Amino acid sequence: MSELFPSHRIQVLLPLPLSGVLDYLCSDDLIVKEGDFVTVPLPGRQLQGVVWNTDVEKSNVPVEKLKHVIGKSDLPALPISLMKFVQWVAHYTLSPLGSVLKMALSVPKMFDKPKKKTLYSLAKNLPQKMTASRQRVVDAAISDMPLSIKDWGNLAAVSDGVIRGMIKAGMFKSCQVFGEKSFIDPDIEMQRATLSQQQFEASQHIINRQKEDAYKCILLEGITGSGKTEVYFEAIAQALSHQDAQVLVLVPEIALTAQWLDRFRERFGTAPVIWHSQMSPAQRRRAWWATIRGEARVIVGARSALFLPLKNLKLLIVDEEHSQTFKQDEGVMYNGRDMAVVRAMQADCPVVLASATPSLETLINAESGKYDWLYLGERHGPAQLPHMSSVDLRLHKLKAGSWISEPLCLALKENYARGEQSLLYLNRRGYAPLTLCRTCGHRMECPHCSAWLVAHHKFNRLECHHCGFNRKRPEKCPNCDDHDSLVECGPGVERVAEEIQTIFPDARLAVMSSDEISSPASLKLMIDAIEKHQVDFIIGTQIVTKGYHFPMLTLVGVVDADLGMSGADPRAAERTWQQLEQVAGRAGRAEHAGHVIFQTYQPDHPVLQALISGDKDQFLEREVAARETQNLPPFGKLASLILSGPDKNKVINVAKQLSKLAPRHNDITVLGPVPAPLSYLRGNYRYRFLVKAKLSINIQNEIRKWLDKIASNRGVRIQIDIDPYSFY
DNA sequence: AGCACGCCGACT
DNA sequence: GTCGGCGTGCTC
Repeated sequence: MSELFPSHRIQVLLPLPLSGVLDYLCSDDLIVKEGDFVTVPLPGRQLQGVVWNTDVEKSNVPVEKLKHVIGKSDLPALPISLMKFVQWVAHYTLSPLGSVLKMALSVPKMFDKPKKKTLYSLAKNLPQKMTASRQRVVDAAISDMPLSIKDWGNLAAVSDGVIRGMIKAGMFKSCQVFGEKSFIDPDIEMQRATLSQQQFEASQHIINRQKEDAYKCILLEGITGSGKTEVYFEAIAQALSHQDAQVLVLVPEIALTAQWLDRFRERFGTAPVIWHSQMSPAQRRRAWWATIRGEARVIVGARSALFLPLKNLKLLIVDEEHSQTFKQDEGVMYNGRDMAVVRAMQADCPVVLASATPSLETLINAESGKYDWLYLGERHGPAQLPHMSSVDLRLHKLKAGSWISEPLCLALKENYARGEQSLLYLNRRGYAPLTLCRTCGHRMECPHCSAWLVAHHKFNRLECHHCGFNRKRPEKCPNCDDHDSLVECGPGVERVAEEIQTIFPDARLAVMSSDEISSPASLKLMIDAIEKHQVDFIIGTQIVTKGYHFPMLTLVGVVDADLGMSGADPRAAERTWQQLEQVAGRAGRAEHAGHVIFQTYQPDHPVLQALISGDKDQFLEREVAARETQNLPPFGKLASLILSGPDKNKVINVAKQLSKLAPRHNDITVLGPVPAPLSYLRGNYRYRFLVKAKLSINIQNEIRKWLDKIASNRGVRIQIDIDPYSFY
């Protein structure tokens, strides 16, 4: 068929880990433009790809090799803005272009026709016998709009059976519809918030920037409860007043945003479109189609929502911008917060970075004037911040098997006696981080990683938190077979909960960790119980730092404030500070300030000093200075290279080769190779290089040139992480 | 990502 | 002799 017409050459990008496009012949009668979805042949199969280039000037691929495009999909074309973004991310992260496209097309059944559905509307004449329930259905009908059986049932508050019976009796007429239910547009007038003067000014600032139709990054800083959300809700409302405008809100963990969604619904009368990786294929499909058709007006999602086919992005919000969760540490390694800034830049719209504890990078950019800086609440002077103090564990020694010091215990008792809620924070899941044999000293370790197995009493298992390996808790030592010789060392939240229950036998506890909270529903249940004061003690991991406000909570005990401050990670101090500041922010209510107690072996550590004195500026200045002298981001560029493979010698060999060929340049420093902090992970040995460079250096090009120099390295994977966050 | 090609061990 | 294991390499 296609041979009847002359053809021209086009380039198609496929969602495969290929570094570039593939050339195909396109019959001249098939009109394709950039962004169109086409079906192309690949040996043994057919695949859907995106037309990347229709105007091919030069190409190395001889015509004889080219195959014909099979057909064009009637899907709307991928927006050019998304193609630009995909290109940019691939280049920046040194990832294959096709891999990045794959992230944008990770929508199962994307190309399927929407399922056919049968909808029903009331028949004009209703001769059949009526019952009370049937009358309710007739009365409930608002318009002629056809509805599904389920919707009729909900509308009239009757069971499906009633509707089915009425259909059988001929009281409905049916029609077949393609496609899924569309999303309801947010109503920008639904319930305008009453803003304080400060909030009003902040929202006006964003609105004015929004009206400029140009890129600008705005830091919106404000402590928990200062009303950041209300401020950007008004900016969203303003953006939505433009026809077809779309707004994207990135949140760290969509599963934990039930409270946020409630507020959105109150403000705009409907739920936003939601996007995250745990959605069902049908839900994803519906959200993706609504986005590419422009029907989705406000989308709230995890970092992967950046790759949605937005047509007309007018405002981007990154909530809790400091969150580590925005960094993807697998596959295409990108930082959602940074890429959001790029996306906004490409879309010529403002991006708002909101946080109570902004990341150092963002603060530096705000201070230098690169970003606008909005502040809610009192930055200087005493606000109603909780009172903070530390317990020096060198003076107040912990009893064996106990993790609550005397002073903290006393404070908990007083608080409990007053009938107020307390929170114990420990960022460690499970019961104990280490199980060892008293007789032979054997440690229970993961067979696939260089890590200890964490004891979980809840599941009666030992679990590796890095690869998920788990086994039953053994009764005797697997090494020396001695019975009753295994001891559990160190605390996890389960163990702290056990201790609290021993101290307060009648108290009601809630353990908040990802082991206890598996779904938004179970989270909501727990939060409701806490808000209704059916809980006296909350024992929680990092999950409690995610922006909840518990109005009855007046005391926070940080079980181990030193956790996470060791190691060579240059971001450790900043991260610990953010975490502890966020936890501390849970304490107290409007009427009287709460109390926070840090248990620590190093009360003089700058992080704790900053928290207790409330002088965070001095601490941040120190951190900024440290970054500057070390040429770390944002003063310099940083990348990490992780070599991994099951054969340790092969990995070391490749590392040695790379070491010899490392770029030699005054403005580039290559550190390593050293065993990566997790030197054995999921059955792979890991070695790491760190590349530090001055800002003037194109670090991507240097790394590409470097890696091109080495011969094929079978059995060894090289992962490149630009701007690494986690050093594990 | 798939799929073919290819080179070694255990089978009717 | 062949069937099939999955390691390696290519896809316009």
